[in-house]
Amino acid sequence: MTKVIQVAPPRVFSELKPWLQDHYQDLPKRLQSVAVFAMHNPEVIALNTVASISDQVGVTPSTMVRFAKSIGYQGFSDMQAVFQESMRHMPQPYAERLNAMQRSAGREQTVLSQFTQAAAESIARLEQNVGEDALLRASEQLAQARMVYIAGQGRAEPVVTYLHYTLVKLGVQSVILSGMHHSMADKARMLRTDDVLLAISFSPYTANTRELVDICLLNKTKVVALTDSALSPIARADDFHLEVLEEEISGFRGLSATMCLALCLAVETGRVRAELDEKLNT
Amino acid sequence: MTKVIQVAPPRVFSELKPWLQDHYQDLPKRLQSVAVFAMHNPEVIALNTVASISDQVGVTPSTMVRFAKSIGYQGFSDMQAVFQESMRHMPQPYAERLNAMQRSAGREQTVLSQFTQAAAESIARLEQNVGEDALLRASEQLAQARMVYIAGQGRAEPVVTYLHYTLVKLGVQSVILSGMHHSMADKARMLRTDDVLLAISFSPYTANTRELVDICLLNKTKVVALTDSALSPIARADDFHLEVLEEEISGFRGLSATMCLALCLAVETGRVRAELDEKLNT
DNA sequence: GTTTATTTGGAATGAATATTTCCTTTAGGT
DNA sequence: ACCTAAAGGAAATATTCATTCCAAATAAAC
Repeated sequence: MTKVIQVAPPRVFSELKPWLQDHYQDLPKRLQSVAVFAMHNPEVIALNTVASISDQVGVTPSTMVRFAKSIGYQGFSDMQAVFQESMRHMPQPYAERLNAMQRSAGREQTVLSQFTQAAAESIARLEQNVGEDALLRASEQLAQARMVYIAGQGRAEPVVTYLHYTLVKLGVQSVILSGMHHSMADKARMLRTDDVLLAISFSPYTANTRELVDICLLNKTKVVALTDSALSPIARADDFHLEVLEEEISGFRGLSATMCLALCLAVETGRVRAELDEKLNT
Repeated sequence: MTKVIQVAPPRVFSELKPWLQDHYQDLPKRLQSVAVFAMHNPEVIALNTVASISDQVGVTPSTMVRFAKSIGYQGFSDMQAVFQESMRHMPQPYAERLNAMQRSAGREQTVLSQFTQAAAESIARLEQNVGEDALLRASEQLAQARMVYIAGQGRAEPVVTYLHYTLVKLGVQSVILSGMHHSMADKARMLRTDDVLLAISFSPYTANTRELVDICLLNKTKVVALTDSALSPIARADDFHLEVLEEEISGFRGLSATMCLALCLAVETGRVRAELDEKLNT
């Protein structure tokens, strides 16, 4: 018989969380899978049936029941009730939200709510301002490249890292140019006409990145730019550029919308690249 | 036989609402009761059984089924699925936005809208799930540190870069540990008890970061963790950790919410640090 | 290497639940 | 007041679903 915890199980979701944290290590393998899934997708547990959930987790229905029992619940349904209860209160029925807003409206909003709001607005604007076609054209350029060189400094550097990471994972050859300790001239020599420079730069535009773009334009090397304004010095009429403007909160600009756009660009590039490879093989 | 509407019933909640408004007058008395109740308590419809709901409304179970069928659904369960779906995207303030998206995009969602939606949801969840106090406590730890060592690999690396960039700009001494080409033992030797390790790691958790955290816990060095689940091996009961979970779209997880949280953490740390410095000077 | 205890998957079971059917009630028209 | 048609309620039925049980697989102990 499976060991069953005798003490009363958590009746609210917020208590269940630390419980799993404590006992996670001692759980059997499959039960661990369930635990991770449950913490990541509580709403799926709340809404779906055992069969459908166990399918998504990749275990058998019995394992779901065992999981619930191992925590101390009478069965799966008993545990599900706790997840459901947590859902009822989660989306605070407006009243609470408005209260919070008003409370903070007069005085100061919490740091978190200020920045999340700014991020959400930036993302909303991103969706409106960036055309699907612009994204597609930029992706096509990158997909056709022999090699993608990525450049960017300062606040753009995390974006560079992320793009490189994602592109590589998608099978698109790319190198971080800003990481290399070469002179600008050396870097320029590396770039061939069938390569593409992916330049990321925000105001105040760093001289280095700007210079690289200029060199590429002279060499007739294609440039895809990710920047915060069409007026940016790295956005030229004849290249492919994407714009993303982050909302500013007391002098700080986030990167939420930028990261979102970066992911879109990478994924779309991967897709186009896969299409091209297929055509080549037939 | 009851009159049954032949056209396809609304598949999303936002379309169901106006439908009921239009047809409300033509509905039988009991069906009107159900309609009113359903619009006022959608989450009850989503979560409970026919018997329990009909009880709350004050009608018989059969009436619930009739109601669903009169709209055009196959049965109650079919209708319930629509109510459940509407709950998944609840994390409220952006619910309207999401609905609008569904309506305008209609059939085919663009890559961009898919990812912006995922990002917006992740950020909404972030705001609900992270407590202001947790953020403050983590910030205090970082602010009191002699030196902040930042570690993280893979998908976490952009976050590391960003945190380092922002903290330095805010006058908080910090170093990127993952960037150094030292052995784990050397890195461990660097950490003193008045330092703090800021560890960022997402599933699948990399062994390196995990190891570092373990060493720090042995050395009694404080650890602040930024991760995607309370079950993460780098989130221990005795340290200060922040959770952020990114919505997944066809296998890809973004970094929008994570970056937002990172900025909050950095800014808050800067603020606390400034307060501490002031006290020291008086 | 063999034995013992855990863990896991899959079919069988039984409870819970939605749905249908049939009958009663109500309301509108002549 | 009577007839007809729609609406509503209650119980029977059919389906879905959670749960249990047992055998196979796996890991642990000797």
